[in-house]
Amino acid sequence: MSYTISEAAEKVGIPATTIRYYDKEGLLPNIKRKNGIRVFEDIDLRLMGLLTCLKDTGMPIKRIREYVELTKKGDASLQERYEIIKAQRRFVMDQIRQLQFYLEELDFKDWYYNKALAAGTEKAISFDDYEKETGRKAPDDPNRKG
Amino acid sequence: MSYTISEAAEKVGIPATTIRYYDKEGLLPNIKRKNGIRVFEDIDLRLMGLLTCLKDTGMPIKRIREYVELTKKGDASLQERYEIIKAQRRFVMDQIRQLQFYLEELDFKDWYYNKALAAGTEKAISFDDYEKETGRKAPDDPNRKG
DNA sequence: CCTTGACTTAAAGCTAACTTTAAGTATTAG
DNA sequence: CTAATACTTAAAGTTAGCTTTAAGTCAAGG
Repeated sequence: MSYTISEAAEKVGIPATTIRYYDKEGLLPNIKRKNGIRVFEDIDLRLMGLLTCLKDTGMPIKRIREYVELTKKGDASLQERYEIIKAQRRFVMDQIRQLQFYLEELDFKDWYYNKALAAGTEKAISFDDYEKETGRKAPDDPNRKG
Repeated sequence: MSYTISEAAEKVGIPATTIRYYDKEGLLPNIKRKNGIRVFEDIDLRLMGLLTCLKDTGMPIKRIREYVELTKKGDASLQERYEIIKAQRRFVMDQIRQLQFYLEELDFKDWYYNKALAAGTEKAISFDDYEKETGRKAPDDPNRKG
């Protein structure tokens, strides 16, 4: 299947203007043209899926371009591309861990406001109760160690 | 305990310049001054911990300021603050889910490059093998449904 | 007393990742 | 044939979140 830029935009969920920008930035190698107009194939859409993955997990466009450039070199760049993917994979795992940590902080705040709303006031909410009730340490407990 | 801005910066892991910027943006209400110089207390550091949580989970500074403003209103704003926290909590859970989805895409790529390096070439790697070997769908499998 | 270093401010500058604008070309429907 | 629509380009503009700069104040140590 072939697609115009607006069809591709619809499919991958990226505005056409942004796709042109990515193309200009060298993120979309070898997009075909017909009368100067871009023609997208399924393989291009699949690559854009990977670009979205890398971009949304925090890889800068510069680095994505490096990855795309390596891809053009074929099998000679397999190891280098593998290293990039492995690094990004570790990076994403770290992000998930970090978000889970922040989620605990928000869990505490959720508990806190629940308690405060029940009491009608946030004065005299005991941080110790959080541990007693949930078995978890209050993340911003003034008495927390470390 | 009291701290200078550079001690506070060290403690919370935010540059002093950025702390001044946050203060200017209204994210740090009622920081004490002594001869015009900011004096940080433990309670301020704890608030900065929450700010870091909100900021790093994607809340814009504008919105953080709204939250901080509400805090100043005391118990009258408990419900509103609770809504903000609940929304951010859901937002973080969505982010984690999204990252786990992207991680699967990277898991596939990891498998792919492993296989390609073993074979010496990425020509003729079967996407079907990924499902056979791991029981998972290849995220950018050209034959994938949906 | 004088220098050093930490602090102060307002304002300008920076970077990434778009987004918009302006001007033009090509295809299609009536 | 004409008008609408979809596309093209280069370049300027936007936004968030800092970061740097310039000019100055203040307290402590030698």
